[in-house]
Amino acid sequence: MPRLTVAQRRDLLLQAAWRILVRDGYAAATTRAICAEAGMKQGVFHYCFTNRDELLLEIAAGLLDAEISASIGAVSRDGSMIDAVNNAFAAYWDTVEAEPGLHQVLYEITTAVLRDPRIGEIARFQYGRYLEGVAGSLDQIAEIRQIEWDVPRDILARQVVTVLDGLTLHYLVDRDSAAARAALASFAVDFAAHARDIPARAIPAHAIPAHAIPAHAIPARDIPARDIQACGIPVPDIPIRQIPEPA
Amino acid sequence: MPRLTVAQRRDLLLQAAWRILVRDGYAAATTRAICAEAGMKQGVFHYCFTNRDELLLEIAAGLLDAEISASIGAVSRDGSMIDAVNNAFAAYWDTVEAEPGLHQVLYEITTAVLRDPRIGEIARFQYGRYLEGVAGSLDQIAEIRQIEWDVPRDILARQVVTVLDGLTLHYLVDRDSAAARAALASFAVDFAAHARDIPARAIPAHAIPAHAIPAHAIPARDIPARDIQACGIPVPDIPIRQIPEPA
DNA sequence: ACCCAACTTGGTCAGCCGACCAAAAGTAAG
DNA sequence: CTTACTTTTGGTCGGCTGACCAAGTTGGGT
Repeated sequence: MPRLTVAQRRDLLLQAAWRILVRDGYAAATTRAICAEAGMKQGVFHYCFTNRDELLLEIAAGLLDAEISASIGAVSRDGSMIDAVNNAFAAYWDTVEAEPGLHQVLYEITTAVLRDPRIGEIARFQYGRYLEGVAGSLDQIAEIRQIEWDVPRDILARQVVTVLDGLTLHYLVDRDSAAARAALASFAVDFAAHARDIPARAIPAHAIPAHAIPAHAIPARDIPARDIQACGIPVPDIPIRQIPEPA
Repeated sequence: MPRLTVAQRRDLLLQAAWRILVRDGYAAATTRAICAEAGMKQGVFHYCFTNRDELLLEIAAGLLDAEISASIGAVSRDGSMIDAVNNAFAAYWDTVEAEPGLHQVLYEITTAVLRDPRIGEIARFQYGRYLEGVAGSLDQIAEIRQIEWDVPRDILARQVVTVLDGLTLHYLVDRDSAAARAALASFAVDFAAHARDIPARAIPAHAIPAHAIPAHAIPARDIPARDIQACGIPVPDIPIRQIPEPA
């Protein structure tokens, strides 16, 4: 009833839609439900948006960013690599447990969008950005902690996204927080193991003998010789040191 | 038109529904579409099923099993551990690339079912079975290859499920087969690193000094007892075997 | 031959959906 | 005040959905 501009109403409708999506899911976000949530008559809807799709598109393209970005938390300079990775993961995971509905609707939107060839691009685009964001975080971690990843960053980024996504999905189903956190912690150990210290004096790449380069060229089946030494990593130092030299 | 028993029609309808689900998705599986696919009149539907839900339930509870079970392939006794894990994963992955629609509808059904408190149990149940199956495979691998996992099997199983699920979801979005396989291969390396040879004479856990325990005590307060000893990572086996008997 | 139970058919029903629109109500400029 | 405009209202439209049912059809047992 109060007189508002189109822009204001669009905004209110978007917010209302977002609330419904998170609370009641993708299927519940009808034009009528959205208008009711925003306290408007249904007729208003097509005065502010030409399509229902137009609204959903704007949500998918816009709000998702704000909600999801910075999913990976800050990286500490000190402490063990495992803790650093673990804390970064935990920052994401806290958002999952704090707002499961939000993440649930992301999967719903994703699957819904995948069926629609017209807007399937959106899912691809969002996932691409997601991937880039994580890859950026990996670079950041590498710089802050002066390490290199022993797997190409894009592959590692995909692994991280995979883990966070898969774990979230599983959590939405069984809500087993303890199991999820345990698995996440174990993944953190695995990922931390991909960090290799950068030697103090950097050795120019061409100076490294070919046989020293871990052969983890990306490709499919011939599994990279992820150098098993480098992979060993968080080896508890004390016992190892106690091993007597072989005669 | 041909005269059939109720049981026969139920069967045909289930098959038709399954075809539609895989081909056109969850939302397309209306009673009319299913009957059309089965070449029947729509009125027949409620003569064979009381509900649309009854049919979907039967599908979710029944057919999924057949399609999904044995997702993890056989394990070879020979070759490297990495290859063994990789091959097991590849067996699953081939099904993903062969029938993306099938896996896509599984996510749709999962998310749809999660919104319905009445039948949300189904998703939980299916995921539980999934988890058990993978855990069983892990046991099988451990036995065949005479190794132990340095992470509790249930946690490791969750990690495997997480990886396969997350990777599948990502693949459904961007269809990047090469990237997916590369990530999968990298995961295979990670998982293989959790295998520890069973020493001829096992060293009892209590014999390991406490200070040898790495301090990455998995975060979240209530993390289950992922036995921290066991967690102590992929120490290259040779040196371990060389540990002299305690005096 | 009959009959009854099982099956089939075509149609109907209420409900929800997205979309649309004519007309009323308000508002600002001239 | 009048005009030109934006916004608001209430209602309608066609389409699709799950569900239902009364009347017809068929075929096996008696």
